[in-house]
Amino acid sequence: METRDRILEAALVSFGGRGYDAVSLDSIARDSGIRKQTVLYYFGSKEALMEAVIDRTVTGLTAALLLAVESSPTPTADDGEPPDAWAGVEAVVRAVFRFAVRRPEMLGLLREVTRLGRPWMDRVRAGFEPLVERARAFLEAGMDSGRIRRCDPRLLLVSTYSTVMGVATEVEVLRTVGIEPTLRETVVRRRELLRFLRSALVG
Amino acid sequence: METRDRILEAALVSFGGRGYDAVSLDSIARDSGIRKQTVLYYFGSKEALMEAVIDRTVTGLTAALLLAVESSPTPTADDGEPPDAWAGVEAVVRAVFRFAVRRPEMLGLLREVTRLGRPWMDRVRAGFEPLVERARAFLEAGMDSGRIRRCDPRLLLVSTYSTVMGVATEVEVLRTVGIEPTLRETVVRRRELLRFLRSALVG
DNA sequence: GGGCTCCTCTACCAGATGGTAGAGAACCGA
DNA sequence: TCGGTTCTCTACCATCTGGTAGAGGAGCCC
Repeated sequence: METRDRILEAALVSFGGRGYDAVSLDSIARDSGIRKQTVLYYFGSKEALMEAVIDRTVTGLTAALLLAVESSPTPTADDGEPPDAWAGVEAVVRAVFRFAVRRPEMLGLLREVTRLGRPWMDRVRAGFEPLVERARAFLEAGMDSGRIRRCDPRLLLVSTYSTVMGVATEVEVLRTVGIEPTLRETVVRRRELLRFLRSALVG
Repeated sequence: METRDRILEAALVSFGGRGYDAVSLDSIARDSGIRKQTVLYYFGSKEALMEAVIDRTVTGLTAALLLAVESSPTPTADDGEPPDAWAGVEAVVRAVFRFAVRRPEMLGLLREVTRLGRPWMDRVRAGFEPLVERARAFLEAGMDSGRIRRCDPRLLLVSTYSTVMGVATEVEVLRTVGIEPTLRETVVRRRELLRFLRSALVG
């Protein structure tokens, strides 16, 4: 089991950081301290390895984001109070930034898969489907209770996703405007992003 | 000259659409109706070809965006009136969407380069530098005149860039929330994006 | 015609890539 | 001790990659 995990970890870092095409099985094996053929013993092909990496990442991300939403100080709709939509958004953004700092490869892999498209994107879609549906319903409820500006919830979701992913992961774009991605800078970035989103959603 | 242009065009479409690593010189040559060695006659190496494609794209994009800003119905600061910051943003967003519809490869290439990072990203940075500086100053002026919410203009620029690029180009993300990228849908998308940005910036 | 440059071609190469075949070691329960 | 499973290895292969060498044709100036 241990070898298998080491391979998965090395593959995640490589695929997420440098992209599927730029990474060879040999380099993944080297990073794992084994030979290529051992990689192929556990995962029959490079594609199968990619699938396993995707599944792992999707599982990890959805679990963390759902947990963030669950444990956010949002009162449920049961007690009469409309849920504080903004608290939920903030909790998710914080969770995403935690990934950006601690496991940037996972967000990088997500980006890579949206770039590669089908058929891998289908796996991501299937895994994220409940999360997406929940987010959409969440935004819609916020609109009904007047806490979120009314608009097409699907497009609002895409806009928000793009903004968060961009600010959290687009290192080269940040550098272009003169921002180096240090930890301290990241905290500022998150705060500013939250203000940006707040006026975009609530305004 | 004509052959050279055909090569550049095919390379732009391939690099921007499928990514640098996924494209071979042979496939570019095939798309151009010539042999690989002719490609290498005009551009000494794959890297040199990529550089030429990047330069061309950066030139085209900056020219179009600057033109959009210039010809937007923004009164200059000369006549005493503070410039209408929002009109400028809207003009740029419309220009970007025009690219997303007519030359999606160019935006794809931009994305690809931000992914690949250095040393290619340096070329993009150098080409975009005046545009970026101008945009930053533009936002700052808008904040001074109270038309744009005050905050770090660099981060505001990154947030806006990410949102626009995401909504305009992330086809797979759109599909995930159930939006097929038809022309009609794109118009709706642009309108909703503009509303999103307006409340984010002005709010 | 002779030499020149410009362009496109065929032929080839060294290296890397994903993947196959199969040997050998370690461990297992019987 | 034996046979089988699990795991990692060496050796090899077909294919594709970016790139080199150099031939040959078309035009063009002298």
